[in-house]
Amino acid sequence: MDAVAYGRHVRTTTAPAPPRGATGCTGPGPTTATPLGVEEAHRLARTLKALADPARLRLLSLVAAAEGAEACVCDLTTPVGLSQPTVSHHLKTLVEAGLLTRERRGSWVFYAAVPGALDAVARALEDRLCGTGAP
Amino acid sequence: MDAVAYGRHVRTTTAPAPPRGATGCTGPGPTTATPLGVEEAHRLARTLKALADPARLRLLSLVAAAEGAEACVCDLTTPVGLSQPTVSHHLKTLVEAGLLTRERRGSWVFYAAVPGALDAVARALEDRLCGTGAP
DNA sequence: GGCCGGCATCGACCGACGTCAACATCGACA
DNA sequence: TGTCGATGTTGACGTCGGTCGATGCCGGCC
Repeated sequence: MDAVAYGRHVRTTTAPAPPRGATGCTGPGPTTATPLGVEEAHRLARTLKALADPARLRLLSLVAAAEGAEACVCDLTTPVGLSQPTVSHHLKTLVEAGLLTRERRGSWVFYAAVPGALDAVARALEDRLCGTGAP
Repeated sequence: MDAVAYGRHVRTTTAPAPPRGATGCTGPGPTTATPLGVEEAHRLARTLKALADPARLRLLSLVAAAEGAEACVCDLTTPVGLSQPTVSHHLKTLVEAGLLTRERRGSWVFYAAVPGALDAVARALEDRLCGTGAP
């Protein structure tokens, strides 16, 4: 038989068998269902939207690479080549997304990366969007 | 002395020693430098921007969870609750981002996840944005 | 050949976002 | 207490992005 049941639209057309075996990610897992509900999609998208900006990505890497894994605004404006209000705005976005922490020390405000936040995003991408969790 | 050199702004203010030890991610790595150049930031941001949308995240999960890890447009419009042109637009965005592949079979167009694409994004987040690669 | 169904493209609308200049705020220091 | 420097906030502007209706293209089917 050629007309395999593709969920719906079963028709006697020439539809060769799909490659199968691959779930989209590396592991050839057994097609475990991954619905990804509406609310979860919105939450993950909000975090990814905070990451989807070159300036914010560079800010994150600058903070992570700084001594003590923290940096103040005056240390970040020059490397990213943006004005201080713009950098402050981006940092606020990252803090609200749960990717950075804000701590005032003296006259300066130090930003530090939240431990495990990026790992959580990376794991969410792999676990929730790939068809399998573990073969 | 206690006024540690925070890169710049060395002043005799009350600046306690930073917590140290944490590079932002899970592993307490030894503060490996992670510059993340301008061009690399733009490329990663472009991919993340393609992911930073609830509709596209749901489309990706629907494709990954479908039989054979592939699905046609007519199978996706109803679950996401969007019009057919909108779904087609999102799918085109995902294809251009290298996250989906497009293949015409008969009257239908099947979309399938690119193996390893999400893993690459997840690894880039961990490797390039965390201060360490391995302790 | 004519018809039909699935899909992509076009044009338009509207909200969200990145950016900056100007101003306000807060803490330190003399 | 007054001044200065570092930072956050506001308002405005231009651009980008998501959504839809209408239309065009392409491949089967009768």
